[in-house]
Amino acid sequence: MYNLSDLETFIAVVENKGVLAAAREQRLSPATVSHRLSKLERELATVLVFRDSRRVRLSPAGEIFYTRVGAIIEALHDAEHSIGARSSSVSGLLRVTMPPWVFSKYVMPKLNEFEQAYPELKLDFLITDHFVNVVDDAQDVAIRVGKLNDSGLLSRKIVNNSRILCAAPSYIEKYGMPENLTQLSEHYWVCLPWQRQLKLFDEHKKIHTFNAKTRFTISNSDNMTQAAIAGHGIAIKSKIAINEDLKNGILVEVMPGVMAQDDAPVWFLRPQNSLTTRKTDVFYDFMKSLFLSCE
Amino acid sequence: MYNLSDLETFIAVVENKGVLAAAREQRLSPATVSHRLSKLERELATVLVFRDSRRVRLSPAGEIFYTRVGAIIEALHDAEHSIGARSSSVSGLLRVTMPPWVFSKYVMPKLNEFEQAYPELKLDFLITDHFVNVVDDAQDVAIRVGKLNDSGLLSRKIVNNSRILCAAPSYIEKYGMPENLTQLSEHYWVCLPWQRQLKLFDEHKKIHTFNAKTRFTISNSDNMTQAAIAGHGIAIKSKIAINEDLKNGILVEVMPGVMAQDDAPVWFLRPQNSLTTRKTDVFYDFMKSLFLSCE
DNA sequence: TTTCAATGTTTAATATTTTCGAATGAAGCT
DNA sequence: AGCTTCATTCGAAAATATTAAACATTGAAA
Repeated sequence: MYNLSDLETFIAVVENKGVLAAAREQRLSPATVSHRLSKLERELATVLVFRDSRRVRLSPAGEIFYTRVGAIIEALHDAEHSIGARSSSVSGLLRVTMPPWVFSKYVMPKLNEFEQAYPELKLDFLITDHFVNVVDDAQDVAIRVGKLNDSGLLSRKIVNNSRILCAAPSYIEKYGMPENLTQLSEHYWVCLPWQRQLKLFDEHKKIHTFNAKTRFTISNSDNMTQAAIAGHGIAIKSKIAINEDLKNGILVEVMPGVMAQDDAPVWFLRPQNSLTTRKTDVFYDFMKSLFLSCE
Repeated sequence: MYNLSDLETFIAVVENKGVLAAAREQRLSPATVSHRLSKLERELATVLVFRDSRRVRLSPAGEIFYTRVGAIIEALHDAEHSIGARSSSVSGLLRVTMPPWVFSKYVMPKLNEFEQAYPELKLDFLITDHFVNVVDDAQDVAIRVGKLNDSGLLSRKIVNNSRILCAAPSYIEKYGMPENLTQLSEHYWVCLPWQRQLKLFDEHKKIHTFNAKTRFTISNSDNMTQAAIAGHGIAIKSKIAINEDLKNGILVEVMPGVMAQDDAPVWFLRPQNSLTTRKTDVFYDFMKSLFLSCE
């Protein structure tokens, strides 16, 4: 039967695109690599790599096997780590999706530190505000803000957060600071497309629903903040997305406490049935650390 | 570095609760098994099994490692199979959830054949009509009927199907066969709890919503069919769940074509990121074969 | 066309690992 | 204490892995 080392050698051959290069990487003689590879193929009774003396390329079966075995070896390292064995480094690819403001305001500034701590871990960011259908396609982690819909994912709360209304001082100066719902409903809004229906408390804490009056909607939360700062209207924002802008006076809060559904924690989501948890755990710790100051 | 065979021996020791028994199962000498085990522990620098001369028991680390490695070995066999290598049998555990009527009417009668074809595959059935939160907890496969909510699962359609209204002849005799919506709304219904709101076409194909008049609801589709057969009222049923009862005259269809949302195909769902697909593939083929005659 | 350089494979000797029977030890049962 | 049942250790033998060196193939340069 073939060995783990045979599998690892196969991976190395694929990733280094050659027997010689793989041998160098693994500190083995080319003969060994060649031997291991042919043993693997013999025992699987399947050709994994076509090789002529000049090039090496994967067979269709090899393609599939490479993907699978890569994940398996990774899962094994992960299992080793989970029992405290080996000081194996975190490596591989982690696919993460999150809203733009989380990325630009919290992740980006500290990304260097993360890269230095885990140099062998590659990150694929899918940055979008769209809430549905994001994790479907093989994402490892999703950062979500607000109420979770029940999605069969494991969720961990990263930080509490609430949504507030805000606007630029210049806008307020021009249109006045609203004092009640009637006035508020006359104002212009800067919204994400799916935020147009608003649920707000009146002075008796009764919930009113109305549609926001908009000149435009923007489907990216960062750009929408820019629009609010530029004075285009009142915006619904996560508190921790604009706390600095509030402090600097670039934005001011409008009618505090008026939002009916203002609870919008930041969540960390991942599929439950993954064989590898180390990468996601490490990334969770990183995300958690970014929001520590927001508690 | 340790080997695949070391891992497999470890698994065998755990599952046979002893070195000697494991050696017998693997057709090795006890000395070899002992060697392999200690090599594995040495290289992981972790104690996996506490052993005195009488018994063997897993350490906490061993417990974790056992679970992980089991899944990994299985994933590896699966990978081998996926490239057409080896004639490795399908083994392990498959957790399936499905509605009662699918199980009792379609799966049960053919279960023997499946067991004979894949004697090493254990099945865990979670039989329930409840639609939400079922796949959350480590289910491998879910059989669902009706519209799918977007859940991040891979879906394959097993068979087309529609929902119809039906009742027992004895019930119709007593209360009359309804001819229009007004009459229908006066009838008694036998429902699942979440079916009480009905959307029905009137004679102009306009959709009307009303709440079913019920004497009771039952949260199990099989028992609810029994209630309908016993003459307790009109029921909404999947056509393929009661086709035989219709043929035998135990149930009769009521106002064909009146249901507004009658499309209710049977779906096969599974998580996308599983490392093992062979088990689920095999089970999909089985499920598909059960409904062939319904096409 | 010939030659060279780069790459992969084979061969056969060498080194390492694995295996097993037998001996040893440890613990429960009578 | 004596017997039985397991697991481990030992040492020799068997199996497997590794390597250098020779060989083969091919693309490109001369």
